[in-house]
Amino acid sequence: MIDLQLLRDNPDAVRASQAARGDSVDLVDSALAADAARRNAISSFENLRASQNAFGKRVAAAPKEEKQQLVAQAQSLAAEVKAASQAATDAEAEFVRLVGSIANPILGGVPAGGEDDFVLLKTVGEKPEFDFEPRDHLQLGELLGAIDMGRGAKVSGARFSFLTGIGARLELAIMNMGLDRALAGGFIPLITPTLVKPEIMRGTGFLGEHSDEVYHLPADDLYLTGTSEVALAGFHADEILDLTGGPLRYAGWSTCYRREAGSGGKDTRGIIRVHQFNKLEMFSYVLPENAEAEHERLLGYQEEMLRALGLSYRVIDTAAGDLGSSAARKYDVEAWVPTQGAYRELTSTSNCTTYQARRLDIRYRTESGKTAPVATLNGTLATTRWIVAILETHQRVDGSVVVPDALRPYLGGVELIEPIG
RNA sequence: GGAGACGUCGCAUAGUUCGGCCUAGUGCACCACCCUGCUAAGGUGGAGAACCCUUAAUGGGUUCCGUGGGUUCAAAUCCCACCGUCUCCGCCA
Repeated sequence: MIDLQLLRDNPDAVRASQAARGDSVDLVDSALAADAARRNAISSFENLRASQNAFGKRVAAAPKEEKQQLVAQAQSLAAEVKAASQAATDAEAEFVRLVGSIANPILGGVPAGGEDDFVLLKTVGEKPEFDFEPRDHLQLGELLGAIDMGRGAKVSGARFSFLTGIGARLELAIMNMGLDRALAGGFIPLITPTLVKPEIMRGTGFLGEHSDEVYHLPADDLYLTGTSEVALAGFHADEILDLTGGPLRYAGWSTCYRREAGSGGKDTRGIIRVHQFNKLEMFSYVLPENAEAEHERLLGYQEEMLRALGLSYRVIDTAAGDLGSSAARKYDVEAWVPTQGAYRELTSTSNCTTYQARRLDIRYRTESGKTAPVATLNGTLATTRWIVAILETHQRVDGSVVVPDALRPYLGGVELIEPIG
């Protein structure tokens, strides 16, 4: 939910953001009209209600013989109140529907346009050079006994995998390395529920246009989360937070489920894009004025992870049209994947400013004692997909893979992963 | 899954019998001030959330007693459904 004050005082800013995203600009005017209609409806209802309340007191205080007559009068008033109340409820619902579909206004500097219109912020590390034909991550995974797609498909269908042996250990190692770094950064670890209620899913913005990306369990009306961001944001829903001691930072560890409904035949090979994977997610609740600094901080943790793992990567400032509706800015860190000759997203960090918090009703107390929405930010710290970049980047001619120094402690000291007999 | 008890503005509670004196009382904690020569005790006052109108500050109104419906002129209070907590029983990886 956007800031109503901004919508009323500076609708042009919202219009500009909508345009940059390629979203409807007219929506802004519909929302403004609905806001006016809603306020009118509320006022008439409240005035009627006030008279009804006053009248009710007269009825209560009246002597018995007059009561009959007063009650008769009150009945017509009650009918009016009921109608006005319904009108106000309807107007409110329409307003919420319209305002709720306006995306978070983008921050200054976010490029307009779609997926290809990102701004490249930096490129770090040397792309690996091979004097042999490099194998892709699935070839390596099979050679090393790390990935079994065939059995994944047998048990669960396409885009499911088994991580086997060293593959399973590799995933846990990456996740644990991320967790240790998160702990060092003051993040509180959380193992989160992966089934959540509709209102939490909606509050985090995942039931909007991309709701077909989400698994739903109709028997229980619960949703499988595609990221622990959902549970992490819902964690403090409807609360007034005390941020005087600094931001609240959490690291959520969870399995993530995605239908990949829109991704057709893309990335069908290997574990780049699968229905189920694990992820360690950072999540921060901060004062609005600290949101942009926190965003840089989250990006910093992500870059440190990739650097420690010896990966070559670039950082992009995602274009407006490629942002989720809750995000006002998003940085992706993309690792170089040699066999694809391309950078592929390993992490993503979004600054949701106060948008998500407003919808989830997460507030703090200002110095004047009023409540105001906090800002929320999220960012990936580790996922299953990292295995792809690690295997491909550190492979050798015989199919073995050198384990980056930083990861060795998490693999019981293993320095080299070798093909199995 | 079955039976029962419970859910009140930070915490703890009163109020639900029998709908209207509830504009939801009280205690603790909290804030300001006063008093007392010390961090104790006491006194006075303040103080919940959301929304609407109004203003320079302000002031006024409406809603909120787990959630959503219903009955009624009027609901914390009566009815229904749902959610949650606890106790017991059953079932189960």
